Amino acid sequence: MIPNRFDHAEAAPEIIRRWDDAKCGHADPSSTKPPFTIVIPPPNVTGALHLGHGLNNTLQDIVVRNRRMRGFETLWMPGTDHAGIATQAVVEKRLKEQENKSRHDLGREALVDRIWRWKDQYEARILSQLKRMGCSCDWDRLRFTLDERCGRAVRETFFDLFSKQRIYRGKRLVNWDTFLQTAVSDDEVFNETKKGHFWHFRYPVIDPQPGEPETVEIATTRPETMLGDTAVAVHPDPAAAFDAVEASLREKQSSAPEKDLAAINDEIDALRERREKMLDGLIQLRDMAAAGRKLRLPLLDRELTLVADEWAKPELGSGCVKITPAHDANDYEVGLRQNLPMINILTPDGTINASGGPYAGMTIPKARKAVVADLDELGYLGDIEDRDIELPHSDRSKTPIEPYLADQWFVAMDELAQVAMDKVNDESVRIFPARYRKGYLDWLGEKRDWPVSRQLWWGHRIPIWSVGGLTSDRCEQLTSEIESIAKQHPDQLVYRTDRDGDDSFALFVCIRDEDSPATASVESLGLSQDPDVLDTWFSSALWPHSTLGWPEQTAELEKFYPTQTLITSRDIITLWVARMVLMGMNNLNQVPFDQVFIHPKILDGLGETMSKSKGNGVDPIDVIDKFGPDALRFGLARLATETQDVRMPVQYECPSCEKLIDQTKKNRSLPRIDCPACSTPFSTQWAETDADKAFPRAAVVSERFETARNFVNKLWNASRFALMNLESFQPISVDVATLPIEDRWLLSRLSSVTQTVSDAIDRYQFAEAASVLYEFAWNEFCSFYVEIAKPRLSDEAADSDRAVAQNLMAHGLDQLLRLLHPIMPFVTESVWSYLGEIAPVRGIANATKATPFLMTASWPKADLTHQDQEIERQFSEFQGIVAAIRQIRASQNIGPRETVPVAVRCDAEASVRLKSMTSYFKALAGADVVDWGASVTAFETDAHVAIAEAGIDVHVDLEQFIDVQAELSRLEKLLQQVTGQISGKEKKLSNQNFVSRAPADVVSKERETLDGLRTQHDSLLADIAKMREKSAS
RNA sequence: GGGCGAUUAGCUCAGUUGGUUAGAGCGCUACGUUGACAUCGUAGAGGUCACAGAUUCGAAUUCUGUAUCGCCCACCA
Repeated sequence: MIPNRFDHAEAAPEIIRRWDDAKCGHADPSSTKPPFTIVIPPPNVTGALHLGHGLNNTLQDIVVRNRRMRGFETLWMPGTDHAGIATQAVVEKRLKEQENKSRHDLGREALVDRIWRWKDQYEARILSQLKRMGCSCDWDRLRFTLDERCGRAVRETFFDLFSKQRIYRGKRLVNWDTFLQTAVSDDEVFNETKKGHFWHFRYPVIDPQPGEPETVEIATTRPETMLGDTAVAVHPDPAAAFDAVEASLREKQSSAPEKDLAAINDEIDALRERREKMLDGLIQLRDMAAAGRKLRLPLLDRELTLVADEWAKPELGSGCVKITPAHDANDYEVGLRQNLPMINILTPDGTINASGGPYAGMTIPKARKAVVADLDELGYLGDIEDRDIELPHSDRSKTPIEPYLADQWFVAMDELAQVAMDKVNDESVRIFPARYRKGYLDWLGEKRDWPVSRQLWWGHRIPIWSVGGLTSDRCEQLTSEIESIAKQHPDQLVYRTDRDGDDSFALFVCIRDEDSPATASVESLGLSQDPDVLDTWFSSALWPHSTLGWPEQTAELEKFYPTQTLITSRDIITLWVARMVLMGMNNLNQVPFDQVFIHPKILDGLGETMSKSKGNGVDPIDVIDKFGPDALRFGLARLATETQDVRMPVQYECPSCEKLIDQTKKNRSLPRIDCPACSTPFSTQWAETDADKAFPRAAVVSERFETARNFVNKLWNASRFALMNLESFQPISVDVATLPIEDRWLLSRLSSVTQTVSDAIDRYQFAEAASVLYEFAWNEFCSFYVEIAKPRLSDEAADSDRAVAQNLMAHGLDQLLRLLHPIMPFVTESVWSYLGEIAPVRGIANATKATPFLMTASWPKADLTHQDQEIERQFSEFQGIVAAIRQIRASQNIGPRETVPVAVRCDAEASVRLKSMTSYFKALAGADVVDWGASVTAFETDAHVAIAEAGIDVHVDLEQFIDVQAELSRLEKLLQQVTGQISGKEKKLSNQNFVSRAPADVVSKERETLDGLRTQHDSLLADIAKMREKSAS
C-alpha cells in the first residue's frame, strides 16, 4: 500500500541518486539533437546559498528540464565563483577573530591555502544545496572560476587584450580599503551617513599686495587632507557662475508646485545677497590667480598655487576650494587639468606618510585632531559647523574608504563596450523584461575604462612581468633581450615600455602561458610578476566560453556555444551580463547567449532584500526540510511574476516545539530568542562552525510554502487513487470521437493546458505556468475527473467502460506528471515509477512503453484535434448544475450522507447528454436526479437555481429537509444581487451615448444579459412567494 | 539630482489589446472525517483597485499631476 503522504525526506535522496547513476543530466557533444545550453550564474563561495539563489536556480532548472524533455541536447553548466575580494575578506576576518592574525602574519601562500580550504568547504555545501533542490546540472562538468581551465582562458584573454593595446597601465584614484589594504571597485563601496563637522580655515597669501586679502578662506569636512593640498581654486568667472545658478533656480521655480515656491524664493534671495557680498572678493581672487599669486600651506610651509577652475562653486562655502589631487576624485580631475603636483599622504595601512611631515605615522583620526588643533593655535581656524557627512565605506571590511592614487591595470572600454551595445540594440541578445535594456545600454554608453587589478592574493594573478626604474639605455638593452626570448618562443610574449618617472622607464612583459620556459628566461633578466590579481568579474566575464574549454576548440565549445539563455538577477546586469557579451564578442566574435531573463528579487516581510548580515536570509535547505524540495520550487515559481519583487514574510521555527515566530526587524538581530510557547532558547544566526552554536539554531522558513506543500500532497493522493484503481490495466486503443463527454473534456483541457504551459515557460512566465497547472490539477483533474472516475472504476461498472476509464486515467496522470515535472521533479518522478509498474504501456491512440525516467521522458504535445469548445461548454453546464445543487444543500444544511432528489429543466439535447452523467451527480453532489427535460416542473417543496446563460433550471426536492427561513434568506440574498445587477444594466442601456457609440455587439450582449437577469428576477419572486406561503401554512 | 518599478481583500499576489457583478492562495466564519487526500471537502463573509484631474459611451487598465515605498546610477569641498 502506498502511504498517504509523499515522504520527500525519504524519496528525494534516492531519486537524486538514481538520476546521478543514470547520468540523466549529462550532455553529449556528439549528439545529433539540437543543443540547449544554460550556464549557471556561478554562486560565490563566500557562503551558503540563500533563497534568492533558490529562486534563480529553480527557474533555470524549470527551463532546463523542459528543454531536455522537448528533445534538446541540454547542458546546464554548473560551477562556482571564487569571488576574489569577498572571499578573501571573509577568511581574513575569521583569521583575525579566531587567531588574531592578519594576512601578513600568514604570508601569501599560506593565506591562499586557507582560502582554498574555505572554498572546498563552501563549494561542497553549495553543491549539496543545489542537488537537494533537484538542479539537473551536468555535474561531471563542474567548473570553478579559479580552476586550471578558467585560468587558461583568463591568461589568453589578457594576453590578447594586452597585444591589442586594450589593456593599459595608469594612475587612478582608487577606493582604498585600509583594512584589507586593497583597492575596491565603486560597486563594493556603500555610503553611510555619519555626524561630522565642516571646518573653515584660512590659508595665508604670500606677500599680499596692498588691497589684497591676507588670507583665503576654505572649508572642508576632512581637515587632515590639507597635508596633501597643492592648490586652492576659485571660479574663473564668478559672476557668470552666479547667473547660471540663479537661472537654474528660476527654471525649477517655473515648474515647481505652489507649496515649494516660497522656499525657492528664499533660496534666490539668499543667493543674491551672497553674490552682493562676495562677488568682488571672488573676482579679485580670480585676478590674483591669473597673476600667478601663491598661498602658503600652514603647518607644512608648502607653496600652493591659486588656480581658476570651474570646479570651485561660488555659491558654496567660501567660494574657494582646497585641492587635494591625490585624495579626492574631483580634485584629481582639477589636478590633471591644472597640471598640479599630486602628493600622496597615506601609507597603504591608512596612516600618514612622510609627506605629512610632523604628522607622519599618525592614523587619520589622530592627524585630523592634531591638524585642527595646530591650525587653531596658529590662528587659522575659523568656524566649525556640525554636519551630516556621507562617508564611503568598504562593503567588504566595513571600514571607511580612502581615495588613494595608485598604479592600476585598465581595460579600455570604448570599442569593446560599443560592440556589446550594438549586440543588444540589434537584438542579437534579447533582454526580458525589456525595460532592463536601458540600464545595460546607459551603463555601457559611459564607456568608462575598467580597472581590473586588485591588490589581493586570492584570484587570477596578472600575467605581467615587469621591472621599473630603468635608465633609457638599460631599458633599450633589456628590450632587445626580451625580443630575442620572444623569437625563441613564438606567440608567447608581448612587451611594452613606459615612462615611470621623469627620467626612468619600466618594461612590461605579458606571458601567454605561465608554464612556458619563457617565464624563467624573463625572470632571469630581473623581471618579476605583478603581485596583483584580476578583478573577479574578469574571469566571470569569460564564463560561458571558458567553461566549455576555450581557447581550445573543444567539441563542447563547438556544440554548446553560444548558449541559449541566461537567467540572473538584476543587480549584475552591468557587472556581469554586459561584460560577458563584451568578452564573448572579443574572444569568439559571437554573443554568449541569445536571451537574458531577469527574475525578481526575494524580499523579506519588511520589503528589504535578504542578506546574511541583516539576519533575514533563508537557507533553502530549511524550507526543503520542512516542506520538501518540490514545495520550495513550486512556491518560488508561483511567485516569480514579471513585474514585482517577491515579498516573503519569514518565521523562525522553534527547534524544540516547532512553533513559528514571525521575524521582525527587532528580533532578527538578536543572538538568541526564547520561544514564546515552550521557552526554549534558540539562535537565529547561521553558525559557520560548531563553536558558534551556543544554542540550537532555529530554521528560518516561510509559511508561503504551505500552499505548495499541500499541492504536492494533493497530487500524490490523486496519483495514489489512480494507481489503486489501475489494477489489471490493459492498454486499449480508443476512438476519441466515441468517448463520453467527461473523457473528451479531459483530453480537451489537457491539450490547452499543455499549450499554455509550454508557451508560458518559453516566455519565462513561470508564475503563470505554475498557476495554470495548479488550477488544472486541483480543480479540474482532482475535483472533477477523479471524482467522476470513481463510479466508472468501481466493481459494479461494466468492464468495457472500466477499461476505457483506466486508460484515460493513466493517460491523464501520465500527461500531468510530464507537465509538472520541470517544476516538481521529485514527486512526479516518484509517481512515474509507480505508474510504470502498473501501466508501463499507455497512451491514447498509440500506446507506447514509458521511459524509465520521467526526467528524460518527452514533453507532451498539445493535440489540437482534442480541443473542443463545445465539449468544454457542455461540461461546464454539468459543473454549473453540480454547483447549484451544492449551494442549495449548503444553505439547507443537508448532511453529506443524505441524498436529495433533483430535477433539471433543460432542452432535449442537454437532457440526453446529462442523463448519461446521472451517476456523477450522485458522486459529486449527493443528488438523485429523478427527472430531465423541457417539461420538468418544480417539486412540491422546492428549491430552485436558475443557470441563465445555459437556459437550465435546477430544482431540488426539499420535502424531507425544508428549512423555510434558510431558503427564504438564500432567495432574498440572490434577489438583492440580481436586482442590483439589473439596475446597473438598465442605467447603462438607457444611456443614449452608450447605445449609439459602443460597438453593436457589446450593446446587444448587454441587452441579452439584462433579459436573462429579468427572467431570473421574476422566477426568484415566484419562488419567494411560494416559500412565504409555505412558511405561513 | 537622473532613471526604473510598485501601490488591488487582514496578508502575499494575479488581472493579456479599455467592455458582465475585479480574481487566487493563506487567514477568517459555518458545516462535514463519505474507502485518494483534514497537508481534505462544501458553502460563505471580506475590495471607493493610493489620491486628484484628464481622455472615453465606458478606466484597476490610457494620459498628467500628487503622495508613499523599493531598486539602480550619479553627486555632495
